[in-house]
Order: sequence, then C-alpha cells, then structure tokens
Amino acid sequence: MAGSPEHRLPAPTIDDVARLAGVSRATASRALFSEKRPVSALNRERVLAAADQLGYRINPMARSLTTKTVDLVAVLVNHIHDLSDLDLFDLLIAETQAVGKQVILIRIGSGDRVEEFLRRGIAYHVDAALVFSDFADAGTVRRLFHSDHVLMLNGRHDRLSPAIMPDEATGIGAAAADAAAKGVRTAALVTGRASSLVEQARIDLYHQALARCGIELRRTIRGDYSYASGRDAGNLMAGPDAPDAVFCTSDATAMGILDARREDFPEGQPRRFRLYGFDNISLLEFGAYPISSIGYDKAAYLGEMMRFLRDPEGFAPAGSPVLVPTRFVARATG
Amino acid sequence: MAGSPEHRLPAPTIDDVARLAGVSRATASRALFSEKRPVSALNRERVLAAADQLGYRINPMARSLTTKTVDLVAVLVNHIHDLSDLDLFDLLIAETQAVGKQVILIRIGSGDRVEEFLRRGIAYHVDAALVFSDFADAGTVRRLFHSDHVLMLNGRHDRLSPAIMPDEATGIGAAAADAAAKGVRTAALVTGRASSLVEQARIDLYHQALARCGIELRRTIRGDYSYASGRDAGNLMAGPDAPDAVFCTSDATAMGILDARREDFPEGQPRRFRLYGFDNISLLEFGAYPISSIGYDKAAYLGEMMRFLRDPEGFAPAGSPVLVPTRFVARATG
DNA sequence: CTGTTAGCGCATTCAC
DNA sequence: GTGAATGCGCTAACAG
Repeated sequence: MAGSPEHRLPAPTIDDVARLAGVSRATASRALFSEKRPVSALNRERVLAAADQLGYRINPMARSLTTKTVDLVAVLVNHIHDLSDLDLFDLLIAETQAVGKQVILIRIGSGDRVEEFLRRGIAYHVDAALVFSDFADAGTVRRLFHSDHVLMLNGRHDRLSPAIMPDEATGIGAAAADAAAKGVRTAALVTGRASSLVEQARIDLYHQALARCGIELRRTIRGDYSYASGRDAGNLMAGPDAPDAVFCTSDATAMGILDARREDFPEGQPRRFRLYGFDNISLLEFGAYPISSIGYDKAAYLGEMMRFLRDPEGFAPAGSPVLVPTRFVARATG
Repeated sequence: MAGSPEHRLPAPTIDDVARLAGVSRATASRALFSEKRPVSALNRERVLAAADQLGYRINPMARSLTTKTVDLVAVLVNHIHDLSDLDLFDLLIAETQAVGKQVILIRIGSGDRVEEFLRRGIAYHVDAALVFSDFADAGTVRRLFHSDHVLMLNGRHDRLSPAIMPDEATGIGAAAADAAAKGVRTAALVTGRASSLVEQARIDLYHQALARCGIELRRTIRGDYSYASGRDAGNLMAGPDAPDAVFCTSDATAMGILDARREDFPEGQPRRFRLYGFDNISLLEFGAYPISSIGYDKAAYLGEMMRFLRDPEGFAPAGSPVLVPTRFVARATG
C-alpha cells in the first residue's frame, strides 16, 4: 500500500469556491482578495466559508497573468560563502517574508552564462531584485529583469537606479584615528579583489584616512577577502619590518592574519602590530577573534531595503544612493 | 530627464515571435522549447531568429498554467544562522541552478503562522521542496505543498516520503573509539534542543557508542547548538570534577567551550579534558578552533539531493531513507 | 510536419 | 452589489 502514490486530486479553483458559495467567480474573487471592493456581508461570509471548507488556495501564477505581480523578490549574490553574509541574509529573508513576499535566491557563480540562466527562469518576472553580486551594472540588471525595480547594493548603480551604499568613510576614518591615537605611524593594507567598485572605493578611503592621520602606508597586499589570503598576508608580517598596524578590507582576512601570527597577539593584545578588520561579523564576538573592525548598522541597512521593497517607485528621492552609516568597533587587537 | 521612468513596453510574447517568423503559435512553441517535437529545420531556424531579434523570453507563469511545473524548488530552513549551513546551501543553490531550476528559500522562524504564510505564496506550487526545518512532519509538508515531491532532511519522514539521513552511527562510534583509545573513561555530553528528532537520535547514538567503549557518561548538559550555550557549558567544566572528554552535538557549542576554557587547551592540545564537536564545519580549518569533529560527506549528501530533484518519483526505492555516511575527523583537541 | 482550437485560473472591465 | 464576458501567455489535443 505504501507504494501507491495517493493520486492527488486537482487543487480547488476559485470556480469551485464560487459554485459552492452560490455566487459568481467575480464575487468570490472580490470577497477573497480585494478588501475594498463592494461585496455584501452575507456573500463574503459564504465565500470565505466555502474557501475554507475546500481548502482553497489562490494560484499565484494564474493571478500574475493579469496582475503582472507575483510577490517574489530575487536576491542576487556572488555566493553565500562569506561569513559576513550569514548575518545579513537570514534577517533579510525573514523581513521579506514578513511583508508577504518570498525570496528567490540566485547565485551568480563566475558571471558566465548568467543571462542564459536567467532567460528562462521565473526570476525574470519578479517584483523586485536586490543585487549584491557585482556581476553586472545597473543598466544590465534592469535589462536582465525586465523591471526597473532593481536595488543595487554592489556599488554599480547609475543615475536611474535606486541604491544603498554603506558610508564607509566615517568608520574607516575612525579606525585610522584610533590607530593614530595609539601611536601608529606606519601601516599595511590587505585588500580584496580590485575588480569590485566597492572595494576600489574602500581602498581609496583607507588611503585618504591614513594620510589624514599622518600614517604612512608602507605596503599594500592584494588578497581576496578570504581567510586563506589572510594567512598568506600574515606570514609576510613575520619579518622585522612589520608596520605598526595592518588594516584589512575584510574580517576573514584579518582572522587569517591573526591565526598566522598568534604569537604576536598574546591574549589578543597586539605586541608587534595592531590589526583592524572590516565588516564586524558576528564571529568577532567569539573569544578567539577579538579583532577591531568596522561595521555598518545592519538594522538600518535592512530597513532601507525593506523600504524599497514596500514601495520601489518612491524609494530614491534624487536618484542618488541612500547611505547607511558605518562605525568603528574597538576590540583587543586594535 | 533622469526622473522619467522610461516606460517599458510590454515584453514580447510567443505570439509576436510566431508572427514575425511567419508560423503559428504552436509551431513557435515547439521550436523554442520542446526539443523532441517535430518541427522543420527551416521553421525552427526562423523562429529562433525571430525570438532572438525580439529578445523574447518565455513567461514561466503562463507556461505553468498548463504544464503544472515551474522549475522552482523550495528550500525550507529554520534559519540560516548556523555556521554549518553556510557550507551546504551555497553548493545546494549552485547545483540546483545547474539543473535549470531556481531556489526559493523559505525561513520558518518559530513555526507559527507557517501555513498562513505558505497559503498565498508561490512556494505552494513549486516542483519540489527540500525540508531542512524541523517545523513539520512529512504528512504536514505534503499537505502544505500540494505535492508529493517533498524530500525530508529533518528526520521527520514517514513511510511515504523520500528522505536523506546522515548515518551518524559510524562517525559517533569512531569518535568514541578515538577517545577510549586515548584513555578517556568519563565524559559529558552537551546537547541541542531535544525537540528535534534528529537530535534525539544523535543523543541516543552517543549513549550507545560511549557505553560500547566503556566510557561512563557522567553528565548531560542541555544546550541549544549555539556558541553561547557552549560558553555556559564550558564554565561548568572549570571545577575539579571535569570529565575526561566533552562531546558536543554541534561545533559551535564546542567552539564556545574551547573559548571558555582556553587555558585548558594550550596550542589547542587538551590538558584537562578532550573536546569533540559535531558537523565538521569549515571554520574548524581555521587555526583558532582545531576541534575534532564528526562530519558527513557533503558531496554525497548533495549528490543524493540532486538525484531527487532530477527524478523525484524514482528516488526512494523502498520508502526508507537514503543514508549518507559520516566520519570522524581528528584534530588537536580530541 | 503544421495550424486551429480549447482551455489552464484568475482579475477585470462592463453591463445590469 | 453582482454576474457574464474577455483576455493574460502558453501548451496540448486534434485535425489536417
């Protein structure tokens, strides 16, 4: 008996509901979904009862055919391997669901064949897209999604597209000031992939902030945001010519440096050089990685995203990116 | 000029393509999507060219209305905050996309109002659902999704539902054997929420394995898988009556214990008690948490899931869960 | 091989 | 207030 797949009867349609309630399809539709439409209390009652009895569920695809809306949001990411992503996406999904939309998560691996992939999928028809991945600029994304409701989070926005950007200047400035106040005169910077506009801007900000504080940038090391590249960079810090401070554009990289140079950080306290990360991931709250870092206000960041999802049209007053403040968080290594 | 929303003309339909190609809708449809259907080479050529010229994209919602399929997979999780999830979901999404399906990620926060939430969403109509969340049993999920294509990964499957389960017995047995071989005679177990069937089974396996190895389970501490609960448990290990080994049913918990008792693990080597985690998350490769752990073969686990997605009907030969082997990974703390 | 027809389930006119 | 009719974009069934 276990084998026979209890053949599922077709789901009840609004037609079934209407018939059972003794009204027309139109009335049933109005009673069920268009709150503000005129339906007699009695009929509404009947329809609701019938729907309940039948276990009726609307078919969003059929609905979308006329309304052009599916209550679906696409979230585009490079990948979700970065530790910093964890903190964000869980909340993002929760809040998106809270406003009645579901999330379709799209991973843009290496950027190749994206268009081909998106061409067929439902993602093309979503109500809105949040673009974290840096695979494409605003114009391309708008074309890819046949929608203007595209929120750029990757720094590749244009004058037409709504965008949110962390205002990294304040946090980076504060970190540099912190270092300077502690006597730091020389520094190294460990960067991520320079192909990203966000990263380029971030690097520029470090240059400016360090110069402003009278800290000499002795060295720049090209990493890739990863823990592994941090270990490599850390090994370069073993020699006698270590700078007074090492700034990293990602926390994972700073974690790698810390692990590579544990003997330089007894109890997390810096002995030879100070260490600063970026992102302020929640893992830094764990005891093993007490790394000073720069983070943005996650609630504010998310709040802006939700504001966009609630009313994409009205989001961007002037076409300029909405800025979310960042701040410096001091810990043992800084 | 920047203000005026370049009003997007309606996307071309298959009708437009057919007209431009000088064929009927049906022929266009066949040429575009049903590879195996008979269409003359010439017409196929024309249709493809027309589609390309128009930038035609299929409307999956309209299509689903007749085919009852959307190439959409729902992935249900409690939340994606656990570190162990990161390693898995990124790959899962990548591979799902590789077979031409997109992923709708659904977060079941506290289990409340799930049904209400799912009632309206597109998720109800997905081709298949992968259930990691332990919010519901197989029968409920089948009803919730109006589909039999539900793969249970949460241990709450029944005789009708396909399921994949890690075969935790081998890994746990190996960990206990490792401890016994190193002279461990007494142990504590730090557990997660006992409400989860998976967790209950896991705890039972520890009991059996420890007994088999002649290790006395002195104490069981109720945690919640989190780092914080590990720190709490770690503080309980400060006294003189610490056991020879502490087993945790999650790595995050073990990380918390390690951080709470760093002085007991110089260079990660155990001085007062040995420490074992569970899940073998990639973070354990980082230097700071060299915790012996138990992991499953991620590729095998994923491979089975993909096998299900490719052919849900043919997946479960006997209605019994497919088992994925686990193994013990020795590190400094064990 | 190809075109015609008939729905899929729903929201929306427009009459009544 | 309500119902009948129309069409959203597409595929399947049926003739040719």
